[in-house]
Amino acid sequence: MENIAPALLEWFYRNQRILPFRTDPSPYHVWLSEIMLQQTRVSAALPYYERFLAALPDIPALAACEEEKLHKLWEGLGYYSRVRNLQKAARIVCEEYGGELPADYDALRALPGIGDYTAGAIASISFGLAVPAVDGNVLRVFSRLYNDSGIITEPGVKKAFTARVMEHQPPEKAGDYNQALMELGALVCLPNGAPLCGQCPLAALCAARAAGTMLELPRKAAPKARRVEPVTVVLAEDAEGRFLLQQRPGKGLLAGLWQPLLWEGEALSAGEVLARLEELGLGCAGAEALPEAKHIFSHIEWRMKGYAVRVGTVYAPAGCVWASREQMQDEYTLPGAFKAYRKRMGL
DNA sequence: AACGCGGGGGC
DNA sequence: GCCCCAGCGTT
Repeated sequence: MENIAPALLEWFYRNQRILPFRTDPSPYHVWLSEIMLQQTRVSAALPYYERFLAALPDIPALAACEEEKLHKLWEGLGYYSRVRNLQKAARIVCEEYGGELPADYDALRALPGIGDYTAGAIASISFGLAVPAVDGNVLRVFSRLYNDSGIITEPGVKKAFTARVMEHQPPEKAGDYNQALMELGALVCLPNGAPLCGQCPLAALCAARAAGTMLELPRKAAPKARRVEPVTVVLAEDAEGRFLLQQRPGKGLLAGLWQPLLWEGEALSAGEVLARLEELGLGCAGAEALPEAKHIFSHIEWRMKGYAVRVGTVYAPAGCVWASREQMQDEYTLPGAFKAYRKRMGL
């Protein structure tokens, strides 16, 4: 196939979005943006990006940040292990590389949270190295460009696509080329059967366009069914208007974040809730039923029954704290799953 | 190779 | 309300 880079780059220079991490593509900026943009749309990540950099302007500041503050900066973005790995890597960078990211693909790839894609993005965009950066956008573009029905989630297929990506990469413009492919996927070669082929600089070269198969590509493995889990949420308020929060375990779903009293896997009645509270030393007269709520994770669907109870002035049970509204705003990170109950807690 | 890990936008 | 968007670490 004819080399796509000339037409692609010309289109990119005319049509690329103005984004903060492009305006100042320092290694730290590109790194942070790439981690935030994993599984997250640009429009959703942008406000987080600005706030994060304002709080932690460089890698040493990130390395030194307290964990609770770090979670708070990520609150609502999801996949919280991303930010914990970001800090782990920042600490390694401070200890081993003097606080600056190494200009080396393999060294980047070895850092926590940096895989093939992110290592390639930093290496090519910030350091100008001629390496690939193949994300979902690029796989979609190439599946159509070559009319290739390989399952893009399979490692072998991804490897073969990466080889094709590199056949077209101009070594002296590696970063622009990689970004241009992703930008084309984000703006023109759209998923959901909605590609804007009329605006595509590669339309004349596109094999799927010629064959009329654009809407069937890319092909992916069938998604696994999501399991439904009943959950009981209890908003326990004390005499001072504080709410009882418990910290989640350090591993697994929403690790280390804070939540109202929660029973996962159980849909408890009001009477059962009162009995559970009694066992925790939180005696109260009655439980007010709140509207049911649903939260969908990629792999689990929570069906939440909510209750509100008032208890007197008592000590918080082990692993729990009484949190004021201000503390819930500034200190404790509550995951988005409890959005439906935030208002009831004064948030 | 399969699974765990959040949340938001389009329709 | 339902469908779709997907890198990285662990096992």
